[in-house]
Amino acid sequence: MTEELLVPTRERLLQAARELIEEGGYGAASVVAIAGRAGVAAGTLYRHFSSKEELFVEVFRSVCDREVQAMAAAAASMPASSTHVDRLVTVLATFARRALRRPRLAWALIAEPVDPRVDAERLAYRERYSELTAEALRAGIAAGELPEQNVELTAAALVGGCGEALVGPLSPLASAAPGSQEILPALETFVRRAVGAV
Amino acid sequence: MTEELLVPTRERLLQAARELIEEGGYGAASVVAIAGRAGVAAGTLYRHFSSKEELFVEVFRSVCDREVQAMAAAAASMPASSTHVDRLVTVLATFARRALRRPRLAWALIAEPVDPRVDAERLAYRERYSELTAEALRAGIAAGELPEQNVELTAAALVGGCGEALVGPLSPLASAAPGSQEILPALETFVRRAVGAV
DNA sequence: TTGCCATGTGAATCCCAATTCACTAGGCTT
DNA sequence: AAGCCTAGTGAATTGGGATTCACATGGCAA
Repeated sequence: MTEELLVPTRERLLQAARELIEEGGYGAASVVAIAGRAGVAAGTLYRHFSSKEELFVEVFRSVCDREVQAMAAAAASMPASSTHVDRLVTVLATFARRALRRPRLAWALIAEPVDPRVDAERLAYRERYSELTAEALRAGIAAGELPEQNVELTAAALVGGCGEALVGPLSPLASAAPGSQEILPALETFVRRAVGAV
Repeated sequence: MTEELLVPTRERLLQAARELIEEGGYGAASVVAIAGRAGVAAGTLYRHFSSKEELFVEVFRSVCDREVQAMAAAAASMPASSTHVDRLVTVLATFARRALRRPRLAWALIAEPVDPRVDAERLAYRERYSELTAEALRAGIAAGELPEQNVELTAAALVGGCGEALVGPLSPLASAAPGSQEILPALETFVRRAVGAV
């Protein structure tokens, strides 16, 4: 066990699970595989988590938190003069860009089936994504940049649409990157139109 | 076995599987449950299908075919004077309306995880949905009703967006129908804007 | 030194659903 | 009637992965 004395076992298990999920989805992340990659025996996992499910929930949370932070950070780092629409587009484009960079992980977070408890987490984060989007929409409407609309539905459709538009082409082991170059600008156009921006 | 002598066992198995999936997803559709509901023993399933997977693929196909037909029929039954945009909206609204009526089934068709072979079918039908949508888009563009755009991406985003916008609010045992009344019109607005219709 | 606790081990066990198979049972043909 | 085929049965088997548990090991406090 002269392995990673630097990183505590619990962390290594979480990281191993994250990597395995990213590479091959939940199916590839068996207890034996996770423990193996972390450099410990299967039983050790249960010294740190009461079940595999609990570990998954924690992985899910940490990854989603990172995504939410990245989106919020992207919006926050824009010049103060930016329009609300530009901010919204940036948030969604950030979501899309990061998903494209890690398609398997994105698929796992957005749609891949899992145990109910993990699924509940998914729901919660879907909410947060939508909420981020909805806030931007409301600001845009208040500022007169956007027309009145059903904010919740538009937000959900945008988040879902971006997700599926990306996951669809890229999820099933699709080749390298058919055209990530074209995808992002086209998606931006889509978003601008969908929200009713001039 | 004086049961449904009217319907052959094979059909009854398919129907039982469809119903179970609609009620509780793939997880609820075990071989024993399917056979039980069809009024036969588990082993009998294998007299008619080489595996559970094969049965699922067939269920999946028949349900999706019905959906595609319904969407095409809705468009075909419109007055000849209808605009291409109206046809597109009708196709997607039909999709949405039917999905809302059977949320669990829609979830199973759109996103619920399954065996790879069934997943392959999903991909194929997603293509067909997108293709239906893309055709309508192209017609609208050719007729000058819509601006130029990345047709494939817009189509995918619309199909995905409609799917997720519906599945999101309604998939996880959400209460009766929070507001299906508001959903459809809002979705129509979303679609019209997203494609760039005036 | 002794005892205790946290951590780790990994083979054995448990679980659960798919699948098999030896065995009816009814009908049709010769 | 005898042979054969299709459809059905359901207990037993399989298979794969999660979970348990009896057994180390090493540090640290009394």
